[in-house]
Amino acid sequence: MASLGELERAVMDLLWAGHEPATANTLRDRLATTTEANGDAAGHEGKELAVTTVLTVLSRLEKKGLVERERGTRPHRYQAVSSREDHTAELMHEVLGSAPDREAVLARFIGSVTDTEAETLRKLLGHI
Amino acid sequence: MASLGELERAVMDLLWAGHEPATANTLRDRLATTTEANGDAAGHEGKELAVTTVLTVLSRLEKKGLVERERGTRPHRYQAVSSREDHTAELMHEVLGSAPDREAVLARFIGSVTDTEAETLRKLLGHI
DNA sequence: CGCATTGTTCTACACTCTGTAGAAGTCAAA
DNA sequence: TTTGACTTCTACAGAGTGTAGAACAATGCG
Repeated sequence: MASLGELERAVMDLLWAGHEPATANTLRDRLATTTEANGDAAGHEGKELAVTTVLTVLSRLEKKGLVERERGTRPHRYQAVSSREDHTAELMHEVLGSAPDREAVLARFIGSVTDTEAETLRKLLGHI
Repeated sequence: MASLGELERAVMDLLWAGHEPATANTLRDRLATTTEANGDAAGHEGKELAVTTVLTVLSRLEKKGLVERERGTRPHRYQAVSSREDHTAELMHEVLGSAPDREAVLARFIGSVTDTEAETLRKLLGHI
């Protein structure tokens, strides 16, 4: 279970960006300003959403296990369960695992990795 | 654009398994027998689907660019556009690219790779 | 050639997921 | 206790997916 909708993704991006836990209101404001002053580019929003909308999304993300909230404080504070990097790496593993011949997939994967990344990988594999 | 439904996935698996192009009827039969004699396990089907169902799914997969069909022959013959390995590797790249700090993701990724896989990677990176 | 058979496309519907938010309920401070 | 901030419930529309009947096309047989 993985895939996120556009807004869900945008919210996760915000949570991952500012590593502090954030309230629904904060997030709503940030959503409104994110990629502000972009003609349209790749960016998403620029629109004022209702707080309830953000809360709904946060609840769904919580249910998916991507977000957790501090219920103690009055405006609940939300934060990502794992870092973007961890999450992404985990996703990659999930994808990798979806094929029977993992080694073959890795071969193709490595085949189309940039030079820099190949270098990184070599380094990482070196001291294991 | 990536994610597949359960049935779509099952069909792709069949197309990837027997590398020959297959007809909708063949696929329907295979879907009925796939993981036959499984109490319920992880497997999917065991159910006789209508051929039209399979055709619909195939059309959708075609639209997604995952499948192509020979229109010449009377029972159209369908096949996967790219191998499971290529497809999966591409997906992995997509996921990797979804994070800003690819190197960091790779670090986490490598961190949780099996020994065998690490060995494979070393070999692959060696002769690049 | 006309018809039966086999195969393909169109249309449709139910269900889930996602975006979106109002209505209703809760809690704490003044 | 009333009010204002906050949360939860409920709802709905639109996309994607599973599922298939109805309608349309081609192809071989008599």
